[in-house]
Amino acid sequence: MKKAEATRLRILDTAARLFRQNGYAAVSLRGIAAAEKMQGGSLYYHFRSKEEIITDVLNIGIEIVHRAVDDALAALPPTASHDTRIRTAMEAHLQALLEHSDYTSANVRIFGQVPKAVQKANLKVRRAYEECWSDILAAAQKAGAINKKTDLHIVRLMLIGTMNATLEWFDPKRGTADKLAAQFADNILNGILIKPENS
Amino acid sequence: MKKAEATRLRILDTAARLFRQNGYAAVSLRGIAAAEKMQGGSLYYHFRSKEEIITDVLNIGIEIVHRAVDDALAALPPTASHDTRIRTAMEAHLQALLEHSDYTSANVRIFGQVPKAVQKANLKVRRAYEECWSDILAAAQKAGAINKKTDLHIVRLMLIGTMNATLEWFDPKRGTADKLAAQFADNILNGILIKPENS
DNA sequence: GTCTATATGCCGATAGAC
DNA sequence: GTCTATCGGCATATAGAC
Repeated sequence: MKKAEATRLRILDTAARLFRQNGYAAVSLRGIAAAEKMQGGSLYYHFRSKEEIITDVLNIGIEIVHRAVDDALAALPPTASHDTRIRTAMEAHLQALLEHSDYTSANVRIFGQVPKAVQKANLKVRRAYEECWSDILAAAQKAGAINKKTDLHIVRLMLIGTMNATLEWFDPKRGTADKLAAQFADNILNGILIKPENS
Repeated sequence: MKKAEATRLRILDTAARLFRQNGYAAVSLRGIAAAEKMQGGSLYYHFRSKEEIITDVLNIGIEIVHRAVDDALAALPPTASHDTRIRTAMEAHLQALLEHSDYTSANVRIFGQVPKAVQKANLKVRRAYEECWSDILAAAQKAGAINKKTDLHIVRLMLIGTMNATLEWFDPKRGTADKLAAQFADNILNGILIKPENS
């Protein structure tokens, strides 16, 4: 790998971390450069603008979580139940979001803060990831594991929304992403209320 | 009401709307003032600083949704089931968030972007609202509607998190907050998967 | 109460030396 | 590749006229 390419990646790593921690507008190019012991102007050798940096960070963030979910599903035996498949996907998503990727967490936290044009540039990879979840849920419904009348569009938005919201309160000192994923899956797959018996 | 007090409230209304739409750092005092057809400097007659404005907006945002939930629960007959109580609270929360209050939605969107001292100033009202939900869930568990082994702390975080996440995609042209609340309640209270029969 | 004018500072971006 | 120096712009906040 050439030096310029390695430097570019280090800048993106730092940018992802800072954007995640402080939001989009609050992070300056001078701040990113200082964290890399460079001067602000030097960044322009690697990037055209702040928007180019955040566009890369947002796209990488989705690609990382998408690949994590794909890989986790591919590692399952073909005989795995739909319950297991959904649980596995939730575990992979929460691991990426909470333990592995500043890029993914930066995406979740600041997508709503970036300029419209930057949001638009992120839509393609976002839609591909959403489709990954739609496929998981559609297969489960087709196999009879989910009620035919359930609106899968809403379920997908609920699942991803509830997982992403953990970013606001998750504390690694109080538990792992895996444990959290299992609790979330128990609650949302089986329901919170005790069902009246069909006696 | 005196003129100064009315003006102060109008400024807060405008600030809540702009913060909700654009995030904290991206909204300038000049921008808030311009929307009220004033000059930037004039705001300092009503507020000491930008931080004082956002502190008020955040606190009012929680107070509005808290009161909405309290009022909705108080309007129920004492005989209402725990299922109904939880559904009613979810409906009130989503109505406030999605249809009524720029203050509440501003709080959800930008709490993570404001200075630490401002976050701290919002914790008291936030904790009071969280306790409202903890009470609803604890009563349901005590009455046997929720499994004794279920971790209510996680359930509360899931419920509020999944509702607040709707802010990122809810489109009033495609449905009402009430309809959404009913779908969310169906999914999370009863579960998504079809249970194997205890045959 | 709201205005104008301004102090002070950080922002994104560019130009050109090395 | 990274530096220094700088441009023009906008930010929060203040001072004082009206």
